[in-house]
Amino acid sequence: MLELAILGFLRDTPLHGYGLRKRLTALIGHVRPVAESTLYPALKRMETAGLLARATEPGAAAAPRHVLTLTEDGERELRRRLGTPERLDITDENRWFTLLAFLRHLEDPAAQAAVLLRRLAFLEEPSSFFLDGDRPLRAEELDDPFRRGILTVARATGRAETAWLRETVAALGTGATASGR
Amino acid sequence: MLELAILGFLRDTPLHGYGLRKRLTALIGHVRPVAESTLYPALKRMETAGLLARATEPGAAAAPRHVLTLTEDGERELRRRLGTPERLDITDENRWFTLLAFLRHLEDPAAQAAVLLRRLAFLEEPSSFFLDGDRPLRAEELDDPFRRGILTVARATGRAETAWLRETVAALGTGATASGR
DNA sequence: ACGCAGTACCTCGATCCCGATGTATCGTCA
DNA sequence: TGACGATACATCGGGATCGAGGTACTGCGT
Repeated sequence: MLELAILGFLRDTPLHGYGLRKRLTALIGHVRPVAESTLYPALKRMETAGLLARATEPGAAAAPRHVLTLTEDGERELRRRLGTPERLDITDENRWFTLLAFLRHLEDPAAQAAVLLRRLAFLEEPSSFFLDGDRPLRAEELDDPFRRGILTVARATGRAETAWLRETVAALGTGATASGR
Repeated sequence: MLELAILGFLRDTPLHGYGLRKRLTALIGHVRPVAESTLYPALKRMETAGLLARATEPGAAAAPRHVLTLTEDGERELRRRLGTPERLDITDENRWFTLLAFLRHLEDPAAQAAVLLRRLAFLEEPSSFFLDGDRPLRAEELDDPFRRGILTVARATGRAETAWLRETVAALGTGATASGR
């Protein structure tokens, strides 16, 4: 998730670590803060892997800034992660939102629609949250208001997102282009 | 999150590792599967910490089953985690749902309401997902349909959950008891 | 007779993540 | 003058997580 966001932000514009951190914090920080001690090693990792290039730009304010740019391999990797996401990217809300935030970089509307359809398929899978022994429990059987709340909220979320997904997939299909920018 | 769920399930009834795994998979597995190699070390950790007791029950089917029970320390720890959750338990949806799934074990309606109010306060915090330089961008300024989707879905979810929270807090307050069971 | 899926438990190594801590400069407010 | 917060980068150690693999038995289908 972190790496996807880094690739996505750098696809927009070169940034130094600190600027990246600001954007990451705005995107997912309110839900899951990103520690500096996670970001910098990640950048090093990705640089070693050839996804990022680092241009040291001395002076300015305080320490020398390392301006990071996406390499061609990095762009390819971004497209790969967006176009053929792993299951967790589809199922986990945080990861899914991160992916959505950069899906426009996929460019091909059909490929974008395919990704949205995977999420739609996941949302339409029946899911049972609680078991009584081995038997799954339905919402109406729960006398726990908090557990009922989980189901209530999950259903409302599912409905809203399903509607948005269908709408957007349709728009992508008709060529009523949703490519933006 | 894992440990909270373990404490919560064992509060309901003693279980062996495999049964625990079944329940964990039902609760959060569709979003984030729990690997066995995460569960068993976690159980060992918690047993060492004195939160769990293990009764070896030989035979039955195949390998000897280790039936796990919550100790008194374990119950105290569960109440502590439910009553004074850390920020991540409030902000991260997965963790929050896990907490909700066991909030009834807190028993005191006022304490339950206090936890719900923390989530409510978080949902009412203004949040900006995207930056243009340093300036936060509002939904209407986005020409990216996917990013607009993030905001659309997040708003719908927020509204549904806020409504449910207010309702439930009110019910807890009036003593129109929501304690269930 | 054999394989395979399910039940049930466990270990190892690689990787990732995080809190604490350190370095250094700049601008602002008191 | 001095404290503080923001900018900017980095390391270290401890801990959590995971995939791959291993052990062992039962029961079903073919």
